[in-house]
Amino acid sequence: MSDRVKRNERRKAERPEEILEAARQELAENGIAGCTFANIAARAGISRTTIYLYFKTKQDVFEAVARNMVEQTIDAADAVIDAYEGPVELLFERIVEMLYQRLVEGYAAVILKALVAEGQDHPEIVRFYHDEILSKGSAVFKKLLDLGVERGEFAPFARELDPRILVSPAIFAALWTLVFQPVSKLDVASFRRDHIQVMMKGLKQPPEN
Amino acid sequence: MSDRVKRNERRKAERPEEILEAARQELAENGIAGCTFANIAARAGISRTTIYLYFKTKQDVFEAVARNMVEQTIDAADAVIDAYEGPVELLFERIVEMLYQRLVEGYAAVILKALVAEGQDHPEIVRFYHDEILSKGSAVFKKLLDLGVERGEFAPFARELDPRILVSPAIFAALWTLVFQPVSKLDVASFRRDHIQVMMKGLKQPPEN
DNA sequence: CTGATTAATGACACGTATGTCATTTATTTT
DNA sequence: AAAATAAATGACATACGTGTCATTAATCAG
Repeated sequence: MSDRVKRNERRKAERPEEILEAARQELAENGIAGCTFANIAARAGISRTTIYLYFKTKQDVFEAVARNMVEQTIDAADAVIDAYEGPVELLFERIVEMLYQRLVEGYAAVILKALVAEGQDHPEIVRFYHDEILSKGSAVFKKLLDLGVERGEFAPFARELDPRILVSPAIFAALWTLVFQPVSKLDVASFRRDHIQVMMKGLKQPPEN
Repeated sequence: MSDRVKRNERRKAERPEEILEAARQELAENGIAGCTFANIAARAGISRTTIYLYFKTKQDVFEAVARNMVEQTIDAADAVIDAYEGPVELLFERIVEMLYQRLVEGYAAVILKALVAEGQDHPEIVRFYHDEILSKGSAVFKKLLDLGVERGEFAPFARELDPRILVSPAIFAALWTLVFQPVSKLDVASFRRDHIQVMMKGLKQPPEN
């Protein structure tokens, strides 16, 4: 055991990140109930009270985890949108696939779960999520719809559509996986194909004749 | 105060139902965290320990609440399906509207929330819900899809479609309302119209020419 | 090498929830 | 009306989670 970590080691700079990473893992594996300071500390290899040196309260930790995890996703989506130049249909497909990757296969759904479960007790986090994340997400899909209509790929009514309709199945898939994974697995790839197929058929401009 | 309830009154027969009703209200108003035996008892007007005379554990109460709330919904849906004889499109519309009523405007979503939040800790409830409720719900929509294809109203690919796609937006709306109600209200009626419109357009057999 | 700084810790105080059990008391039986 | 039954209760034991604070000990400055 020559490479064991020194006990009581001082690492002021690295600690916050380590704590957040531990919190995220704990959240993913043991859920919100298991996400206690004691568990986080144990996972991070520090003592429970050390966390208080870097975060005032448990809510601070949650908020930091949420912020951290989400900013990556938004940035990634924006990058794809801005770079893309092909037909809107394919862009839609790519964005939806990204959504599934992050949400269903990655662990972003954990935040979703936390919001549903404990949102009532943390109105500030709920507001943060709504204003910073979801509004931007909706805007992305709204832009997608407008673009599709402008180019004649989508039927005109798509302009008036609530863009959240488009992402609903992905949210559903993420939650289903979280909750019913042990009972019955969801074939994500197949589900995603169905999702895209129905939505695209529902949006497309019917061929003229 | 001549109509005040007698203290320590004995009502063996009525107690379980009263307890469940109190638990459901507490769940709806204060969330899972607030749904403690103390709160349930206070709301039901009995002492906390009385609950233990009728339910062994907290999980028993949860399961009973879930069972109770769901059986009504399934029965109602089945009744509508069996009675209906018109075009599938309208039947689909009616069923979706029922779903929104129960899930978004009623308090059935509370169970959804509980599943997402605490499912990890209650695998029996998760299994019960999957087997008894969701599978039946899926079957209903599957039947709807098959019927639509048989009658030529829906395109053939609808047979292969995962029926859960169709209900996803309703689930989304229910959760959105639960979580983001205070921050930004969802116009349920409008959202539901969009839901139905896109899905129907996505399913319909394109007119022949 | 010695003392100062402060990251890290363990002990403590507090609050809250669950579940058990002896006791109280409303209701029923005789 | 008195005794028996059992519904309802309050006190108790236990467990766990948060947050504070004095103490310990790793690191740095002189």
